[in-house]
Amino acid sequence: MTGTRTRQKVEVRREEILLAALAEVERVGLAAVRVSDVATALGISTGLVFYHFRTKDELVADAFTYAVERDLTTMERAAARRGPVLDRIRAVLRTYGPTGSATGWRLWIDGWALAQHEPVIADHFRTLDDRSRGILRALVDEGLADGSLTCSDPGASVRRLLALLDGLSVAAEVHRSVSRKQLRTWVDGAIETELVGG
Amino acid sequence: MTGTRTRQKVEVRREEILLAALAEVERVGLAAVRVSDVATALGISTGLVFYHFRTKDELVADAFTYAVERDLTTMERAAARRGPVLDRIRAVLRTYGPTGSATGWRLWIDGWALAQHEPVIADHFRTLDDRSRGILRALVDEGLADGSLTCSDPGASVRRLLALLDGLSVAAEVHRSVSRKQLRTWVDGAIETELVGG
DNA sequence: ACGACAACTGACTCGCGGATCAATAGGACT
DNA sequence: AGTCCTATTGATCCGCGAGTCAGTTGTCGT
Repeated sequence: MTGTRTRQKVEVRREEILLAALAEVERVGLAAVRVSDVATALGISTGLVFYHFRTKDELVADAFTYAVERDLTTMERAAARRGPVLDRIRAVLRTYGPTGSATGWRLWIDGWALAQHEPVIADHFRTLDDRSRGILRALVDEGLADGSLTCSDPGASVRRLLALLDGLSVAAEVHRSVSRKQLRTWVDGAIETELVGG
Repeated sequence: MTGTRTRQKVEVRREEILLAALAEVERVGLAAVRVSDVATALGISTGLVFYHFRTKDELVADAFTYAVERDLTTMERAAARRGPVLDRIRAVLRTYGPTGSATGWRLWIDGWALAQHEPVIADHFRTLDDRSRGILRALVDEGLADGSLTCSDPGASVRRLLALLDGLSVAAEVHRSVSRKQLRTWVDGAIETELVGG
């Protein structure tokens, strides 16, 4: 985890810092991250962080952009795999949330809170929401075309599936009333009733 | 909104402050609330706030307890009304979230984030989750008994319904991809498929 | 009408963490 | 083997907001 002591060129350092910032947010939460934490996690000075990012808020915002983009590409890759649409839909929903990692939802949940008061962050979430809906929607349409799926209102189904996943993730992460395993079972079940049954 | 200038006895002031704190959290968000904000909102000194609450964290925690309890009683009242179970289930889910008010979800979403790092808050959410599930569960059991509902796994159905509601609320509040009206329609639809269909 | 206590004030302390900046060290290119 | 730019330091500034406290004022019982 301790970063390279050597001098790095801008592009590289920037990404290092972004990743460290994300890791730190996961660890202590958005509200509690300090610039000095990020710096010491990499073994660098706080000054250097401000050399790369004008302000702490900018760092956080950029870190979100980074996480959103990373997750979207993960989803897109899952969607582009070979195989029956239904399997790919399941795969996409399984990667949803930061890299599908168990702890990754911490970031999203913290982010929702922040988004309510920081329009910049809210925009990132809208992007994430729009594009992930787009990815799923394309898959559903494909399934409708090849006759493997049935669905009267694809747009609504996609929204409901994503919402269920969000809600179950909160139950798993915050309330701890649902296990990750149960979550998957239920999401798969919902996919079935939304896109296969009627 | 400006509070009574006069002297109040402990019990009264305490509640005033709690309410003001909740209002302030709604307005600016959990991360940004300042004790002085709460004080000035009531037209009192910051010192007085600390006279009633040892620390800011304690104030916030107590405010959460208050909000949770308030919402649970609202739900319980909705559950206790006369009429067919199905209607009462709909009513309960409609009051869910702070007093069912449109803006109330801000508090819960902020709270989820906080709960991830403050065990005290996490406990409150577990209480909220457990008890609201209990309320719904009792209604479902009643419906099963009188034959008006059909459901193979009531516990699971209740959890899924609550999760869907949480997720849709995030979509409405954060992503703004779902209207309140649509949210209700979809929740009602889910009630139908979970508890009536099969 | 006077204690006496409980509610309340407001000015103060203090530490924390974001931001700054002059000075320094690496390394690429000539 | 020096020049010049760029990444990096670390000491320092500064404001903000939590928490304190000595003193003030309302109110209730007697």
